[in-house]
Amino acid sequence: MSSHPQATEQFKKYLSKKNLRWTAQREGLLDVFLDRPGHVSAEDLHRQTEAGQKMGFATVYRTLKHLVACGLAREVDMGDSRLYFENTGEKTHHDHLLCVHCGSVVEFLNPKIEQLQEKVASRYGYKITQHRLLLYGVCPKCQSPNITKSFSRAKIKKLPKSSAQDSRHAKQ
Amino acid sequence: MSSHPQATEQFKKYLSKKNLRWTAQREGLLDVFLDRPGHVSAEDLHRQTEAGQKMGFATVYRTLKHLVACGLAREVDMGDSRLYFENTGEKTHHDHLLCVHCGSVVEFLNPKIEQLQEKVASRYGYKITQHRLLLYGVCPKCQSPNITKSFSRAKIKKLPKSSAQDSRHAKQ
DNA sequence: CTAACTGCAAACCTTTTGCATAATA
DNA sequence: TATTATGCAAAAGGTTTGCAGTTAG
Repeated sequence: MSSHPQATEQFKKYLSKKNLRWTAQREGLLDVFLDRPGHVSAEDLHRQTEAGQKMGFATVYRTLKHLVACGLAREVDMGDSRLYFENTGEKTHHDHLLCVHCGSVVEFLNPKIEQLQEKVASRYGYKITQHRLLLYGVCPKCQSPNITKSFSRAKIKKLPKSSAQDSRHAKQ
Repeated sequence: MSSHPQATEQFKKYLSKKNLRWTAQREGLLDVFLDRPGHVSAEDLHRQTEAGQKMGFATVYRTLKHLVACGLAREVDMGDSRLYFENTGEKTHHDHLLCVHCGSVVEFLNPKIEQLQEKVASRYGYKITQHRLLLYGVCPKCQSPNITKSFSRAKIKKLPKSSAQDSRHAKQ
């Protein structure tokens, strides 16, 4: 069956509760998704699942919606105009620190910042439902002088189509 | 001439330094941009400048790039897939608190949060160049019971095309 | 006069939708 | 068998680019 019995069960339960169906595509996408650490784009998922079976982009997006809806996936904003998803089981909420030069990503969680956000919101009478915090900077490696010269300003919005290797969103 | 002599000078200086030209379109867009408080989309700017003169979308985007490059405009991320811009002269850096129900926006600046961000970054050896903090929540008005029933979950990504009045990003 | 600018339309990219066909419960 | 899913291709939305004609310096 699946190499992710628990999550698979969760998904199946969600599907049957909503009168939706357990299909080969949904199973394939789920497995690929759960096996991929870090942040995955729809394109990545499409490429990887397509290797094993017929899989259209529409199905990728439609299935991802369900994964988010049943709590197995979380949508993350990496600052470009693409959607990324991550496995919620892998880790809990966190924010991102992104190197504008090499694209490496650090995940962090600062409870004090989280607290202060609540405080700010309540000062205005808002009830927070969600937040996004993204720090852009230059990582230690890219600060070293011999690399720095090629630096200039890297693009923050709009990346080129992600490469087949997708080094950008690998965990480090 | 212009109703914004200082910014106009700054832009002209930037242009001539780069061997670029001072044109009617650039002047028109600059004036509209500086007169609009809050967050403006390219679409808004296009609509408003077009009222006074011929103005293509391409020119709007191209000119906005220059305004950002010379420091007169700042790109802001409001969480949807549209680009917004704001006048840097109008106010300094701040973050946003956004009502997911009615779209109203509160701008805030919390020095402690800013500090903690630096701290987090330096813990990983990063030098911050920029950050984005966006809080989503329900504003006081939309929390009142008689409105709440129509609430459900509002869209966070993807808004409908902004209206002519663009109440969404007016200052409140 | 030459290089930069403009509008237009077409191209781009990512995501969504319509539809006829295929597959699940 | 009655629905729900799927793949495909086309549409959508916002932004960018190519190009032939226009204009600033």
